[in-house]
Amino acid sequence: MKKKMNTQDAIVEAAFTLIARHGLKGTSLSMIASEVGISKPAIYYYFPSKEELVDYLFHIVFDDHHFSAYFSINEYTKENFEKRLITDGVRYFEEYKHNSPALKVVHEFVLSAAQKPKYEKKLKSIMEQFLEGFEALLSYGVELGVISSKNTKVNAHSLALIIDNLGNFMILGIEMDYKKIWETAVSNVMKGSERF
Amino acid sequence: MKKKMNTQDAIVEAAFTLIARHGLKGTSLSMIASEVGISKPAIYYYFPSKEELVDYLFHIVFDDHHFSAYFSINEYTKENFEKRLITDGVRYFEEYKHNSPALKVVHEFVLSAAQKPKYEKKLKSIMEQFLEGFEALLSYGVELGVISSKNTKVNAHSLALIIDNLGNFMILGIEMDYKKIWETAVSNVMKGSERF
Amino acid sequence: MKKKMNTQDAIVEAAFTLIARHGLKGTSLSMIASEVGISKPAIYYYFPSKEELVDYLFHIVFDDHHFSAYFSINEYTKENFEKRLITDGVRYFEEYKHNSPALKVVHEFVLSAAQKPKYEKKLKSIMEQFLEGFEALLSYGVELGVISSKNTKVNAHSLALIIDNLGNFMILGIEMDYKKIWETAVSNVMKGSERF
Amino acid sequence: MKKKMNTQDAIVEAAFTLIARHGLKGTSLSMIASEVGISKPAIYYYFPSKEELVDYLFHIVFDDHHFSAYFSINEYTKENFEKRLITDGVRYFEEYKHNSPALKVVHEFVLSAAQKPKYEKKLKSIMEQFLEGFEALLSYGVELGVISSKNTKVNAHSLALIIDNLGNFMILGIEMDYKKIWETAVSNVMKGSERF
DNA sequence: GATGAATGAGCCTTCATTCAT
DNA sequence: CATGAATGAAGGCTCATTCAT
Repeated sequence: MKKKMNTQDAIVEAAFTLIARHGLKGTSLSMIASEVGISKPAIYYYFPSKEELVDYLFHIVFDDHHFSAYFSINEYTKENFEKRLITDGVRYFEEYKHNSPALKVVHEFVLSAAQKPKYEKKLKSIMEQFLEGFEALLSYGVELGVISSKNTKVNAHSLALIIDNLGNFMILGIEMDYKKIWETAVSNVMKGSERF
Repeated sequence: MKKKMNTQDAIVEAAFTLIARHGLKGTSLSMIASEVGISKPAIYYYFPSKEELVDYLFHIVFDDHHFSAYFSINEYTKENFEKRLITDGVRYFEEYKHNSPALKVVHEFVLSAAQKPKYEKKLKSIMEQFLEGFEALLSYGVELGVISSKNTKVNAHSLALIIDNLGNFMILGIEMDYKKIWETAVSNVMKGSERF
Repeated sequence: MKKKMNTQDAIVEAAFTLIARHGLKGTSLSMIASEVGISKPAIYYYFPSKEELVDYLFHIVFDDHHFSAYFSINEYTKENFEKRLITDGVRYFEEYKHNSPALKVVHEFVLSAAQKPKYEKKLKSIMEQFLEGFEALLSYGVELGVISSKNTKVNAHSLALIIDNLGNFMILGIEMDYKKIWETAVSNVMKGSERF
Repeated sequence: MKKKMNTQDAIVEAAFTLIARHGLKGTSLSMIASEVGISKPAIYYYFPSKEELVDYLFHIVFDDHHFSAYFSINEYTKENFEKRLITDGVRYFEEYKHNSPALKVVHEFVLSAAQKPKYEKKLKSIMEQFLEGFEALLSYGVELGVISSKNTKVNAHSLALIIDNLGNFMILGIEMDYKKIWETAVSNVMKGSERF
């Protein structure tokens, strides 16, 4: 699959794998180097410091991790709204099931954010953007008349909280009916949902 | 208040504060020793190794962090159920607002859990116990007739997911109407809640 | 001679010897440690960093290297002035002959001063203090009537320049009649010296 | 002026500038390469090793730094001797004022000489040649009858010591009346100088 | 002529840990 | 109870150097 990968990509991939396994601080350049099969200083040919390598990972991870990558608002219609919201959400947290290193690394960053102001700011904005994404989507649903106009913000935030944490619980391997939980959450924000 | 704290407690407290600030790996025994004002080897008098100190912290933290510490099911009645569920929940995540070291340390453990099987098991069980706590509480609500008998498990998990993540978002300093979100979540699981 | 020297002193001495031989940058903590016969981190028990060790050496060296350590103005009289000035000077640069590490280290600092502003300031003040020392001494000679009142400052500076550089040349092992040169220099500043 | 300088010269010039600023050991090939705007291995095309590059600089520096470059004995006459000696000397150490990299590099070499026998020998001979230059010049003055025949060697060495150290003090930025000092020194060796 | 890629050696520093006292 | 003194292992990083292209 990746016979002749270039060194830089190999470093990045190894870094992902190792950070997912041992954490940001628990992963040393030596470990990365030996995983890639190169010498330690070789890493410095591609990244000026460990910090910049980590920054690079940060960007890679979060450039793919934005609301519109999972929920494309322009494909939502009056007819498919609820269904679409459900399937998009499922698609989102199912990714966690496959346990990709990238997702664990996201968690590393979330945690380290509390200690590194540099990441904190960026991360906060990413999460806020997620919240705003849900808000925009629900507002659109209100426009379409499929969602009650009340409490749009609170509902959006609720959905965000649930879907985000579903991923966290999945990583820990806690068993719950993820799909049903999400369906119920979505249903709760829909106008005159089938619950009644 | 803590004039003559014994050394062991001082170590534990310093460890909490520092781990909250610098993370598990970012906190060294030197830092703890100098924070307490003792010599490094002194720590070894009380804890055979850093790992065992951390284990001790783990137990302290999670012995206080169980469902019934926040939600005392036996104080719930037909009349106060919803209100009580709301106020208990608010009390739970408001603790995060005060940014207590203990809570940040909980997060450290949650994260390191993914890397240390030893913690993973314990942590999983703690979280599952939380889930079960909500299940038991809601079941009791069903018994009391204030909660619909449908989807108890899903509803319980939804509440758990929301309240847990409200804390996470608070730590990051993301602004949302925490109380309203929780109220809505609770209201959604109540039978014939005021929303309708 | 120094069978049971304490570790700190041993480190300092080794540092002197090695810096004299290999220069400031050419001397590593490993070298010092192995010269002393201890492990590298042991040095950190006594000095928080290489830089602070070097600073310490700087102070040791220059605390002994001030004008009054060689020329005690209060012992100069009308009668012994010239003789005393000569012998004190000889005593000064004869020290260089024994090639003590400390003196070579002085030279290292003088050189590194051009690159490290921190040392530059201190060093400049030390040298200026030397210049002022000669000025004060010659002024005293004027008072005593053994030195012409003309050009005191220039004469003082000339003496300083000569005596300082005599040491430099000695270190390089260049052969010259050091004593005679100094005698002549002193004689030149004396009033009605025997030369005429 | 140096639009299309060839690479070798660019390397040499960059090396001079950087060594003047950071010292011999403090200057790495990477620094030189990036200053010149070439790749590190490119330097190896012109110089087989850092050591040989340094050797080359050594020769460049000291090929220009010899007595006759500053004092052209054949232009000295009975009439202009003193004046000429003064102006030539001033010209010599005024070069230090402009802080040319080459001069700082000279100092680097002087210092490293104490550590590298290879340079020590060469440097010693250069300095001795300076001493001999002054001796020859003063001998010529004796021939011309403008300088007393006594103590020629000592006088020559005194002049050398003073003029050399004037440069050193200048580099450190110590303020003194450089010109006057040199004038006095010259005057002291002249026969029946105006001092009397 | 010059470079991209890589390396072994070595540097300063920190860490968890030990042990005699 | 507690410390002073010390250590092996490891971490991030830089350096001079090499070599195929």
